Amino acid sequence: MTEKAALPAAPPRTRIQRAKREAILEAGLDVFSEAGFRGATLDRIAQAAGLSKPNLLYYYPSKEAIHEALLRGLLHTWLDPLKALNPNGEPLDEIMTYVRTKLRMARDFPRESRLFANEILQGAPRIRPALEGELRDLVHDRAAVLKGWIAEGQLAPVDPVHLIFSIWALTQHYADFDVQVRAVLGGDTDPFPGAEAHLDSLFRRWLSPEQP
Amino acid sequence: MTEKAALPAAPPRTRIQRAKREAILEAGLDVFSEAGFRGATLDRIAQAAGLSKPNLLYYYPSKEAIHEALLRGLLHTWLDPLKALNPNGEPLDEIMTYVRTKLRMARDFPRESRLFANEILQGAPRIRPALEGELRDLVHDRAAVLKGWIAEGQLAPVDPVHLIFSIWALTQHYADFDVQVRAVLGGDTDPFPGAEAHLDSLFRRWLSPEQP
DNA sequence: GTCGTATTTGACCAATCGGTCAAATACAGG
DNA sequence: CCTGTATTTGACCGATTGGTCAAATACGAC
Repeated sequence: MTEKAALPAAPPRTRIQRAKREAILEAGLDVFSEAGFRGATLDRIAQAAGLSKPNLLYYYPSKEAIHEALLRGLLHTWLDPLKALNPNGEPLDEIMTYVRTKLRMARDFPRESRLFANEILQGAPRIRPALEGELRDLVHDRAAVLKGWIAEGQLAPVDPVHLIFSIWALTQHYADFDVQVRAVLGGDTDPFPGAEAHLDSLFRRWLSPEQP
Repeated sequence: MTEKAALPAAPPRTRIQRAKREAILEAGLDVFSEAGFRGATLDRIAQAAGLSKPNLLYYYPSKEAIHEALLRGLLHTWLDPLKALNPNGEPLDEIMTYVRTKLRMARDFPRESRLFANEILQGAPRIRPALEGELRDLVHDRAAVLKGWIAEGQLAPVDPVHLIFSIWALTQHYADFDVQVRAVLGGDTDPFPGAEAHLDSLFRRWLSPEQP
């Protein structure tokens, strides 16, 4: 004997569940990133996922649950490139790789970036703990690596934490403010080739250690 | 004989109208910047302004109208510092002044910054024309000035339009992502002194022309 | 005070929203 | 085919929301 409609908890069992859940997350990403949490409606998400509203709520118990699932998955994706920064690598190369990766994520996953930006803008009501925990710890860990490089004279002297903020700001700007960037450049210009060259030159000039 | 309740159109006549309208805009800024357009409710705005909802709608005919009035006023405030960039000034000083001004606006008017960010994030449905008109024109005009300075060797060679994007991104980040910045720095640290020193050093190193 | 206008409000409305429920339908294993 | 479970849906609900309206109240000029 089982309880009513016992929703599988952790890993979706049937392949139809996996498929529908994925479709819902995809649709949710579309709608949440475009309209924000309150601006998104279950009807729109359901329609985008090709489901009826009650059917959608059969897979996720609430609007909150969809949003939370998206954010949970997002944080890892977002932090991975910073984790990949290699303390034993060539300092400037490591940073340039990080910058390039983040810029490409802004280009290829703008919805994820905007979803994240929306959440932070509203005061991060749902992921504040993760920011003050995981994110904070990781940033300070990598900041220590940067500090070491600076001490060894392999990198120009900068505040490592603010350096990381700067990388985030400069790359995510091209996803979050895409409309503005394109409005200024003119509708038919792809901003990203220019942005990549620009940021490449910026960080190289800024961070190269002085020649003695 | 007058029509029903003829709302004064352009300049509010009585001083009570001026006061109430200002209170509404102030309250609207509070609520819209914190919750986004759809997340904001007339009831919350009315309460924050100390008015009843119908009374609020006596001064502004709709939620849209309040939002629009805020955005209209905002654009000028936002563009003024860029307008103030003086073609006859010392290049590096002019740019550093612009950066400092923008950073202080991020510190002193974070609600305005977030209101703007919200609008852009949602695809700028209400100010796209201004972006493609006024904003675009001003940016290209100032970019031409920067280009001149570069040609004269008074500034390191950079893409002037992307340079302006970079200034926006780096400064507004401290307003729009305030929660994240503070989470990483630790709750009781004021980010702005550090940010100012950081950006000062960044732009100075980056933009100083090479010594021949 | 009085009178015309500006201001304020309680009551109300239609639409939308997140979510429920019971009943219908698809489907898999025997 | 049968049976039990997983899936799907139309109808519905209470709460919230943006906005209306007619009536009440404050206010300024005379």
